[in-house]
Amino acid sequence: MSPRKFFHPDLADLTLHRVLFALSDPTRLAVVSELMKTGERASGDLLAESVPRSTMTHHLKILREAGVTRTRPEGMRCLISLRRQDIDARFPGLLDAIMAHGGAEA
Amino acid sequence: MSPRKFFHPDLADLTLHRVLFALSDPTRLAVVSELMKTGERASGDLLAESVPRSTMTHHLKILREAGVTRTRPEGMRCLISLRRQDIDARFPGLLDAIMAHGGAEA
DNA sequence: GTCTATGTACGATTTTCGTCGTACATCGTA
DNA sequence: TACGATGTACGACGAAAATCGTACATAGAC
Repeated sequence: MSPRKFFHPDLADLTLHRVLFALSDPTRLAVVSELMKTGERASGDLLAESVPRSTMTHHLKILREAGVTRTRPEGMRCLISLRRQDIDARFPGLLDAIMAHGGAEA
Repeated sequence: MSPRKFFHPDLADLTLHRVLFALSDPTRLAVVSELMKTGERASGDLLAESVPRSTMTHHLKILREAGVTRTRPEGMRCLISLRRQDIDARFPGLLDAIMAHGGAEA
C-alpha cells in the first residue's frame, strides 16, 4: 500500500554537527564521493565492496536523515542523489572542501 | 617528572573522517568556533557552560588526537590552539566552510 | 613543606554506533 | 497468482563514545 515513503529533513532542520557526523564514516564518505562524481545512483550500484545490503541500507539512512542525500523510489530500485543545492545553501563550500580531497582516503 | 606530554598526530596522519568526527559534536564544535574567533585559549576558559572538567578534557583529547587542536602546557594551565595551517594544508577550505556558519547553531 | 588551582587519568555506567543475518515488503513479470 | 529481484525493518551482538565522579599529578604561592 504505502508507496515507500522516506523521511527527509527540511533544509532549515539541517544541523552542522549532524551533517559532519554523517560524513565521518569511511563507507558513507565513499558513497558521497561516488555521488558527486557520477550523480544519481541506484542503491544497489553503490554496493561495490563487500558491504551487505542491510549495512548499506543503514548507512544510506544515516546520510538521508542528516539531509545529505535524497532517496527516490523508482520501480523496484532506490535512486540516491546528493542534496547538493540544499547543503550548499546552508553550508556554502562545505561539500567542495570535503570532497576536494577526493574522499578516496576516506 | 614528566613535563606533561601530549600526543599530536603528524600532518600526514590526519584523516578526513577522523577530523569530521571530531567536529561532529556540538560541544567540540563550540570549542573550535571559540578558538577560531579568539585564538589560543586556556582550557579552563572554554568551560563556559555546565560541562564538568573531566568531560571537557575528554572532548579536548578527541580534538587533539584527530589533529584539530594543539595542546601546550603553560605553567599551571593548558593552552589550546587550532592547528590552522596543518588542517588548511591537508583539507583546504574545510575549516572556513565549517565555521562560516558560525558554529553557533552547533 | 603545605596549600590551592588547574587538568589529567582511571573507572563505571549509559548510550550510541557499526555490522550483519533473517524476515518482510515492494515492484515488475510470467 | 506465484516468482524473483531489490531494499527495508528488526533484532542481536560487540565495539566505541559520552558523561561524570573520584583520585592523582603538576605548578605556583605561601
